[in-house]
Amino acid sequence: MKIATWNINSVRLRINLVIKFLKEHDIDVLCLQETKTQDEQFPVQALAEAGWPNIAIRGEKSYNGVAILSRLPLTDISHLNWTGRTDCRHISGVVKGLTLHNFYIPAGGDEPDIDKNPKFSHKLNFIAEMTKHFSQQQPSRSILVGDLNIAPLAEDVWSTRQLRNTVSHTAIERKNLLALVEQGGWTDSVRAHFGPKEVLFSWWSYRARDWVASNRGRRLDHIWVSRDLASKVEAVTIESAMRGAEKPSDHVPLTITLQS
DNA sequence: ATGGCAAATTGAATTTGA
Repeated sequence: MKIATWNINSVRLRINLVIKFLKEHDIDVLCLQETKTQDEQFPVQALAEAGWPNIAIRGEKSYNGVAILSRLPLTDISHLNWTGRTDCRHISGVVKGLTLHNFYIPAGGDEPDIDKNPKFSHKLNFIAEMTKHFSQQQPSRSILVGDLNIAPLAEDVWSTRQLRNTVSHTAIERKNLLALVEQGGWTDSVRAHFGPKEVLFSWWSYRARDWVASNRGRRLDHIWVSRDLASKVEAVTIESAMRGAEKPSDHVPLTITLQS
């Protein structure tokens, strides 16, 4: 089974790119973030006609929004409201006995100071709740994917020194995300696959004149598996070429192939 | 510490992203 995650930055704008990706990469399940679309406007018909009729969506106008698209039966669709908000940052479901958690963790604003910046405290509170949740319910037969908006390791950014005070790579975020992996019972399957030394990015800013030449990326998107699944991972890919598509998202898809 | 952009919404300017 091949599962992918992608922050699409508007699913309505990029539905044709999504369908092309699903077909060309033979994807069974795609988890999307930042769909930015109310449920009644989600392009379910185009996806069903393309061969992905099993869809779980949780969207709102303009911001956030997550979805799971599957060509296999998708059951047990559910969600949790993290930090007491209903802002469409999580959806879960079950495919072939595997529980999928799809997250869009808050970006956290500009200033990495919880006293001055409520968006940053929201982000840290969100991670703290996730850590508590998965510590109390250790996952099994589970996969957690999404735009987690943190690049935890030095090898996950173009310059760990220049980004040390930039939200997504501050010491507290890095430490807390690694604690969530550890205490939550997860394995970072992308890092495990490529090894500790390889520099890996999943996001490149729209602001660069030439994203390839400047290559100032960060690994903000993740695929984690519960530890019982770690030995079942057959392949992992980062589809960097998608950043070069016409009208691209600023994030690229990641995929994992699990023995089934 | 920032930013050369992009998207959605509302209707040229604002908010948000990271």
